[in-house]
Amino acid sequence: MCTCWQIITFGTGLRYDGVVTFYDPKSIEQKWQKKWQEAGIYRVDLDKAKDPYYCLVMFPYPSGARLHVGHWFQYGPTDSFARFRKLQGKDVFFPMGFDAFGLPAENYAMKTGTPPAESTAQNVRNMMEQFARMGCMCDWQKSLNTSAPEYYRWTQWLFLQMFRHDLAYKKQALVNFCPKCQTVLANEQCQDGACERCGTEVEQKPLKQWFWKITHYAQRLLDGLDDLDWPEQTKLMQRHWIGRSEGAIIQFKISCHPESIEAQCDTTIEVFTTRPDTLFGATYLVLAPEHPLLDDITPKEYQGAVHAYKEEVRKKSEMERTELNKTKTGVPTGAYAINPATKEKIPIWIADYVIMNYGTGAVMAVPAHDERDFEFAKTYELPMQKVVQPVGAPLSAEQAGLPVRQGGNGGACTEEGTAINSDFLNGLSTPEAKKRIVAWLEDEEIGRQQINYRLRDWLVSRQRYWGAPIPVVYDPEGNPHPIPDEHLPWLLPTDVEFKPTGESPLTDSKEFIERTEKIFGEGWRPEFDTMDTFVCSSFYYLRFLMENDGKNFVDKKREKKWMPVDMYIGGPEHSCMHLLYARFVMMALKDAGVVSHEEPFQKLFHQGLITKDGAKMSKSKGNVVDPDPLVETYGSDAFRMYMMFMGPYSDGGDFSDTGIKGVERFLQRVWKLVEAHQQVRGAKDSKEVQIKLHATVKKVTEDLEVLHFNTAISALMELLNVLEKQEGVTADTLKICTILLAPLAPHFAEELWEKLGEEPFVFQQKWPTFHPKFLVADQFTIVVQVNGRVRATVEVDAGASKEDILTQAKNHPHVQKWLNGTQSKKEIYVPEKLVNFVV
RNA sequence: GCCGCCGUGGUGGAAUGGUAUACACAGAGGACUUAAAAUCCUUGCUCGUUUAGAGCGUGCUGGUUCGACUCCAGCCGGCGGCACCA
Repeated sequence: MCTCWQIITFGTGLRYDGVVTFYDPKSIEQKWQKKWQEAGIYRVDLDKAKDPYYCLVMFPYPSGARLHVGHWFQYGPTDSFARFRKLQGKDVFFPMGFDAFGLPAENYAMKTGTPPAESTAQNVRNMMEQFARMGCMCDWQKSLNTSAPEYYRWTQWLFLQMFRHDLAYKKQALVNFCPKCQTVLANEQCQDGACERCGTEVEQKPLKQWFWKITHYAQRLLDGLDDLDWPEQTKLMQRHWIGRSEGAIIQFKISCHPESIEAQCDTTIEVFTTRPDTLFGATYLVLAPEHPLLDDITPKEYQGAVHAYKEEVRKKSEMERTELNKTKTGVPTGAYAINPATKEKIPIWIADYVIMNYGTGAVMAVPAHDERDFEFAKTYELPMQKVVQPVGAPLSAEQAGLPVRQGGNGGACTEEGTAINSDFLNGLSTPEAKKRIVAWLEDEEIGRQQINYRLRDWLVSRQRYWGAPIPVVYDPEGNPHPIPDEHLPWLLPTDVEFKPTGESPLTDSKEFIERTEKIFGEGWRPEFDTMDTFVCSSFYYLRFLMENDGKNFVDKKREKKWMPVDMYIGGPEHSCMHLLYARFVMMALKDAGVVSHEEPFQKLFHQGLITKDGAKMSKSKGNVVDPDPLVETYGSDAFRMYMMFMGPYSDGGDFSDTGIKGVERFLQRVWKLVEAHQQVRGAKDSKEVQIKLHATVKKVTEDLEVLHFNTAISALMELLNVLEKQEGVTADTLKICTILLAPLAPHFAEELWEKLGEEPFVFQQKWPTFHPKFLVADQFTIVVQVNGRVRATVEVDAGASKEDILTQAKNHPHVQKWLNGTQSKKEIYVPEKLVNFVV
């Protein structure tokens, strides 16, 4: 620590000559990290805690590189928030673990030959050390690692739960396959038809894969959102992802082709529509090219063309299919259906704009009232029939005609209105018409009301090595059997090549097959696929409560006491993946009687993204900012505080270190203030100090409550600016400042606390409270406006009456000048704030 | 295309409908110093020699209001999500 003789000047206030020290982060930070650890002040007794507060931050992937600015941004402010809650007297549980399964470790293994288990363990150790240097208050005794057998036995146990409750099934399906990662991907992991990880275009491949029935929970996942304290944007994204739509299923009978045999005439095609009220306007049907009834209904002479089209579509990638959405393509099947309402014979087409995965894979086309159908009908000159008159639009000659005649842009009227040309629906409003037609369909037994969801089942199989093996074995006939609990953890074999081939790497393992045969019998084979890493992270918040307990998945009492998580912090990129999966798993566990809560995360906060020169930081772009030199120079406290001061935590922003000096100066000034004022005896707090102090306590408390770190820090800076001007302040004031600062600059505050002659630790103190009586000043500054423009300010005593204030304002020379002797028409008076004369 | 969010000094950013630019950074000027660093003071723009003061200023155009960064309508620009979901 540097000691110098110098004169300190504080603004216009106290001058003090004496020996001073400078705040030196290096020695201080290490000192307190050690003391915190020795005293174990962040340990929480999960069973005895009286006022539990579960603060959780999305756990990191254990990377081999050092912590980057993004890590600091995610974990520094979060730690400050946890500390704030602790100071408020909560029994804060703030655990940290590692989401350790996944591709990077596997790729690293391929490059270096180091087994993933080894490199991961090393990385975890490195990262824990670095988090300690950051000054995080995590309780490392309760850490976890999803790739450890004692963890993944529960990942496997969860799979078996799903299996037992009929929520896991295996089926052959067209799945998203990333040719670079050589594995399948869940729908949520494809973005614009590309792999979410590597950006490679995904292929559609028919494969037999394990799915979890998240669709079974679609409605509950939707309903549950209403009561969650989550960002509205995130709830909206989940609602959209689940994609509920109300409509009807309608059956269309096939019209017999002259050459068709009798059986084919009985075929019916079901369509899903959200506008059953437009049934009278359905002029043709369109099936998805993959529709199973296609071969049954297509007459011989059309089969060539249909097959050619199907082939063409199959070759198109997902990207091409969606990118070329300008002109729609399709071919007629040659078959016809009967519109059950009009009894008219309407053609059946196939087109790739109809998706097999949604609804029934077939639509009734109403070109007059649907954009896509309209476009398609225009291209292929199919008939249109207008059946809805939009509300408020008088029937003009032009509008009365068919939309197709208007040519050019659009033409389909998708708005609701009044039914026309629709027999018994005529004159009904769209909602009424919907009800009426559904009732009619049900009477006729050719349709029913139906709710559809966009959400699809969760594909959990992965053809990769570094994941939890799926706990299933197959008998010699190929039937799947769950592995009994006593064989868990079903260990990941080590005698394998890591190279991905599209085949599961576990197929290589001799040990794996021998183990299976030894336990289950000759000819039995293990499941070679591993689980999606999102499975591992779908329940980790429960496992934190169990300290590597090998007997129970979760303790019911603890779960009841600590769940749901009180504050969950993480990036918005998980809105439709992790956050949806975790909710689904929690619901399934509740139904299985394992947990008592339905929702895992009561409150959610998204921190922003830190970029460099406008781009997301990544190794490949080479724009990753290394925080170490800055931490070395300014200390962890100053660096963390700077990141919080940069802007709103929810915004993130472009990183630059201009400005860290400001935070460093602030800390130095606080340090000096404490040193100098300790020398002043018998100091008293002025009224100004009292007001400012209490206002600051209020502001900092309210801001930290909602993670507005930037404004909390500026409030403390304002307070410092006031304190520096004083001839002296009391030790009590300095102590309150130190506690207010503690969550934001933890090591620094501990040192100040000690400097103030107090016993450690500042984190065992009570958060200060403010008293409204101290927030009221003796005098107010009243702004005086004339016609809304500020012309003067006047100082008035707190007790002054409205009349007094108005008179005082009116008599101000500047105001006089503007009033110019005229009587004001109106006088606005806002107590304690402003007066406005309207002339 | 649809849904949602956001546009404020040279920069990061503050502002329950009530003094726009708090708090910082940078630059400029000044004080201290033999000098430098550190520290402290001043600093939105235009006019006014300085002061007093006046005018202009929150993407653009209007509206509501005594008063609008804030509310409403329309546009322009940026970001995020979804994208043939019938």
